[in-house]
Amino acid sequence: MKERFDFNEIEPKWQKYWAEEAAAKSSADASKKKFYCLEMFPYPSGKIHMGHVRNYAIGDVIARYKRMRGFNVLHPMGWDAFGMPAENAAIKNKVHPSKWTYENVASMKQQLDRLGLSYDWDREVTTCNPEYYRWNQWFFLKMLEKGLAYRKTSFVNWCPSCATVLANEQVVDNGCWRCDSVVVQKELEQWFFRITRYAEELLQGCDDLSGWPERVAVMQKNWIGKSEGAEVDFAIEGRSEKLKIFTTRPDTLFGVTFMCIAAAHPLAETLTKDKTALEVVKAKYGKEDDKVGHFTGQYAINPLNNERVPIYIANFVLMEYGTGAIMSVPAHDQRDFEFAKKYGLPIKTVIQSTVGSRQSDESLTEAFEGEGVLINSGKFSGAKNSEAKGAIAAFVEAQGLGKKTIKYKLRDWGISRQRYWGTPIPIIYCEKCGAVPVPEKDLPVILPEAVQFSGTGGSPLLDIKDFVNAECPKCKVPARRETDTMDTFVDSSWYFIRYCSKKGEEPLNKNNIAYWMPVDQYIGGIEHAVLHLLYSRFFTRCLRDLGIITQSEPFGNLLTQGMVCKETWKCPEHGWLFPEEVSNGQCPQCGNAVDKGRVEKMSKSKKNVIDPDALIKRYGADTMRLFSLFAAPPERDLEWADQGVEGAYRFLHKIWSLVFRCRQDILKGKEIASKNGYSPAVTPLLRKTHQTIKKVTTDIEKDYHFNTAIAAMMELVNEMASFKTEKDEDRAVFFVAIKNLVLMLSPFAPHFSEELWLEIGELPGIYKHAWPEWNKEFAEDEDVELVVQVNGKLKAKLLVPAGLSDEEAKDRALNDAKIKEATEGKTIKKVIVVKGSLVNIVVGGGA
RNA sequence: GCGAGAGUGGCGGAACUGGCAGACGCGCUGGACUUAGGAUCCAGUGGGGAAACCUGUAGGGGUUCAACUCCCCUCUCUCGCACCA
Repeated sequence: MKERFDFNEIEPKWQKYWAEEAAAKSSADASKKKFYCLEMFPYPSGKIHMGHVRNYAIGDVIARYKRMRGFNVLHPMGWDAFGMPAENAAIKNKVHPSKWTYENVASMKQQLDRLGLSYDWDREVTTCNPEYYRWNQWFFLKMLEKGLAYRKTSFVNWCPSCATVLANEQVVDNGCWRCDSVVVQKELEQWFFRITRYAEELLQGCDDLSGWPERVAVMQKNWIGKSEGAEVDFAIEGRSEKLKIFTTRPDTLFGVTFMCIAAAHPLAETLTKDKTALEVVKAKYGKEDDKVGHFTGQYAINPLNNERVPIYIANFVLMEYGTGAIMSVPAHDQRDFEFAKKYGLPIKTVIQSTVGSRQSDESLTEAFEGEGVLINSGKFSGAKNSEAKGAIAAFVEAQGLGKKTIKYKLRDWGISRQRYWGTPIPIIYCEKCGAVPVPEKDLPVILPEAVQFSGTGGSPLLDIKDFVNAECPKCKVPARRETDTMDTFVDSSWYFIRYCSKKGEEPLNKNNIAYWMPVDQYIGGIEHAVLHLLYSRFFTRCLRDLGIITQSEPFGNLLTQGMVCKETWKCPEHGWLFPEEVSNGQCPQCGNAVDKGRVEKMSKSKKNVIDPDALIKRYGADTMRLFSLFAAPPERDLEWADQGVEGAYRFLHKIWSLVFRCRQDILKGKEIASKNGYSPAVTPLLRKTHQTIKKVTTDIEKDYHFNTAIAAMMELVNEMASFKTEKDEDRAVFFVAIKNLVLMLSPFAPHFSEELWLEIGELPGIYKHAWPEWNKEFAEDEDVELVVQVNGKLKAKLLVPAGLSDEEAKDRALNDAKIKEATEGKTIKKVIVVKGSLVNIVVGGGA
């Protein structure tokens, strides 16, 4: 045994061993309880970053731990391999996206293996492989049959920089989620997935996601954005068309004093003569700072009370939501109130608060949006507004004036992308037959390899004659193939189902899927709270309705790990600086003082990234894994500290040198311990060992709090370091302690643990060993510290035998010299005893 | 504005169901070994005080024998939603 552990030697050695032993391979086996542990697969950018290391370290500890607990664990990994960076690289470096991607996959796979991650590579998925994306195409055809995929012309979000459309979910603050360019609206013919058909089910399902962080479920609910209300038709004076509005407040119908329609509303052009004014409103569309309107000169008739109300065109009314027209009730809607005040429109109160004083319409300073009783509302006056909502809506419906309606903010998912590097949409356009699906037998539609990248945007597929020119599957005349490809979120919406079957197995084998699904633990970043996670829930339901899977929810438990952050440095003039550039707090360019910026998510642009490769070279994989798990609980952001890594390394070394120094004692101890069935005398170290097993086990089981689990192991090591092995019995205890420590450490630092496992005389393959159990009796202390307080303040600590009765504890406390002193001359009013831990003596003033 | 989460030493973070605040690590201080230490090991480390002791979990109030923990108010930060009718 070497005096210092050499990770460069032992880590590759055990990686080779695990590969040979097929340590991470798994097979469906109905006789075993399964555990499906999954981390979000990466985009193969070429290099892993700290976020990956953290994500995958968390997943690997869970997978290894569950294996030791006897579960049949599925722990796969793959590549989200389609997407734009490959095309950008092609344009920039003249490399084919395919070559670029596969080379990146190869090098990243090496990096992951170097971390000792226990993946079953027999199930590896690479989404740009035709054997994978053919199923995207197959799902598309199935969804087409069910009316879940359809084509329509619409205004779409267009990113000028990426030269492609974006789904609503991919637009963040009016910018492209990937490159931040300002998104513009463009009219295009697109393919859509009808996710709205599942809106209600997806919403309801949010309440069953008990294993998810609540905020993710809330974000999805917000995104689906359900609101219940009614559509009501208002007549337009002197015209035959009706003005259809949507409202969630039918109870305020009697309070309507004007109407507003969106500038893009189809009636806007016909209702106003003043086109300039219309343009002004249009220009301010969606501007939140102020409300701008234009009176059309036309009036609508309130169907409930026949009142005549003016129609405005207003910038704050959105065409995308509801009907693009609203009824305005300034007394009970703050937005309408502000608009009414600005344009001097009447305000009519129809709900009176049951508390507080009456206010006249004129004296209102803001809209009353609370609960109350209806007034000025015809036969509904006197009713509670909460009840009138339903009653008026029902009345409107019965009178044929409108109908009860439910609206969702969720839009259908536009999947067409004008890009090359994606799944071809299996459609052929025929002059006669229209859009014709490619027959199933012709799948996959292969993405052609030989393409030229102009670099001017637009899909290079348009120039590939062999691809574009196709024959209509129906009528066999020459036709044109669809050149748009699918959004890459389609790829990631079902990859976890593909993992259930190995390479070479039938990809959608129902038995495999039934056995492994759902994912028991999914781990990934919060940034996918709506996008990927919502699409996956939608896809799982589609697959359920196709009879492929029985469950509706793909992910039983979700852990959203925090970001890896680091401090930043910034020069007021020259921007972000690398930490090593900042010497004695000055900017290397101008010499001015630099600001120590905030702790921010690691990113190249902020110059605060740490390269995992360099750290692995310096400290090894086990240290990296250990530190990233120790520095913070998984769901919280982690602040990277180089010195912290050093600490993790020292911890491992401390254990190593303990074994190195005490090896003979340990081996002797093993011999003795094996004679008595590994149950040596109950000494403080044995108690500590069992307490540690208990603590580590419960910390992992409860919320995966690895940081406290590691801290507990550190405590055990500290105790072992000062342990003296004098008798053989001590040696036996020491052996039991080190054995259990190494077992518990093995999911965290697997290479290190395998090596020490050998050194303490065990057989290779610690990963197969059962997780240790603790003995309840041993885990309890013989003596406990009894805290004695006087009036709630700590006065003394007594060492007493465990299981002391309350009466005895009280006696001992009162007889303690310090306590006698503190209570002298005072009246003891009350004594509170907390079993086995604390006595509080309540005393009054002097005697 | 609405919703969620958070605020604890010089730093990252502990603390079960109300019961010793600061586990564990980093950093720092002192010591040992050493030609040397950025290696390793040992000890100390919330603040104030020579000490007894006092004080301390964003701030203020309350409940309780006892509050980081429960209740009320205020402040700050992070995230999500936001003219969605």
